[in-house]
Amino acid sequence: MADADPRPQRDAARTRAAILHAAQQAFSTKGYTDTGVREITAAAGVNPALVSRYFGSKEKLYEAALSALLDARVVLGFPRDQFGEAVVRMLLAPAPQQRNPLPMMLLASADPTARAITDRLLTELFLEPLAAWYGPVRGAEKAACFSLLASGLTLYRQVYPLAALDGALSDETRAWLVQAFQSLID
Amino acid sequence: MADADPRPQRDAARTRAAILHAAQQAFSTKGYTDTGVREITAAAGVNPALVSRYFGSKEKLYEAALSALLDARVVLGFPRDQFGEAVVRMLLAPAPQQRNPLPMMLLASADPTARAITDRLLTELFLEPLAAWYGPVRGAEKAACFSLLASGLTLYRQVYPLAALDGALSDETRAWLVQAFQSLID
DNA sequence: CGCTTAAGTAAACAGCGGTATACATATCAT
DNA sequence: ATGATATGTATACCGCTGTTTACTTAAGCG
Repeated sequence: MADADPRPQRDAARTRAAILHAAQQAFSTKGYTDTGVREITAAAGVNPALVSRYFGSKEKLYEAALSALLDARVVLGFPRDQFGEAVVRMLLAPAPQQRNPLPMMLLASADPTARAITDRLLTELFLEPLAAWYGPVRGAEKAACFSLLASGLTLYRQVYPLAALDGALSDETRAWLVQAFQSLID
Repeated sequence: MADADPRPQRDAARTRAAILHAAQQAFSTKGYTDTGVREITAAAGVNPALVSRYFGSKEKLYEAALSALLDARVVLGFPRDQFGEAVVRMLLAPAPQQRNPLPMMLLASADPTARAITDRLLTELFLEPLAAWYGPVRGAEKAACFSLLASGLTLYRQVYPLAALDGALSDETRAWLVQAFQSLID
């Protein structure tokens, strides 16, 4: 037998992280309203009451789960002359789905509370930095068009899988996507 | 005073239609799970029990509401050489929101039952006819890309309004959209 | 008119949701 | 070791949801 695990059985930080991770997974799959607190905590192997203890409420847990995932920096680092190619490669990568904030955002559009939170976080953490990156001329519109494309693609590949977009895309379709993203810059 | 309304106070067809209309409106705004039967029937001015009588269940009501809205023919009639322009004009029109099935579909992605219904109806009533219209070479992929663009645009204009896409778009952004749709054909 | 039937209502049921309370136990400094 | 405290659990509460049941009333035909 291996040595006993030296870590204590009770670890607040670890438990909190487990809940957060389970919440991201569940919210990304079933949305805000259709995900229950009992379901999240069962996946994390803990008691439902711990959501209130560590996050205050289901709503606050959602906010924490989404903001931990939203980060515009991945996109801002791409080279401008090959921006479309880089973005498409990222979006089409055999993605660790649980690390992609888009499904969560797309699925959370229904409930008013979740919608308000999502709207605020999307704007602050993603759209505004991206708009600044695009520059002063129509930067906000370009950022919105970027989100539009990325969300649509993610919607029909991860959230709502369409057979036609499953697996590897044809070269032509891939080129169409690259061109659409790139022409936002040129 | 005007003459009394000759229509009877009780009219099954009219009541059923009122429920259906209220359901389309509510589902398009708050999604499947977050819309209650009581809420729908209150908007229609009738008793909640009538949903069971006229549609069987909330789930069946959702199916009826969505399928009454889904119709690929509006797109199939557009001229191919000005397809992008026609589509964008349609999507950007000061739309009677309640007649657009897209918000309903986008918001219903969460609940498993609603998702299954939406998936089936979208494929049968829209994607397959559109794929046939595009033709045998990558028709299905093209139809999926069309949905991707249209859904993304609708998402950030009607479901999840972004300030940058509000109202009239700039000529450049509009041209970008037209080009994206048109290049699916050329 | 009278009376059968369709149309609509009111109320309750059973289940589930998020959350708060009261309780148990592992951890760690003293 | 031992007690104080952080950590985790069990359970109950209350409000809401879709649906069913029993009942009421309008419509329309003979």
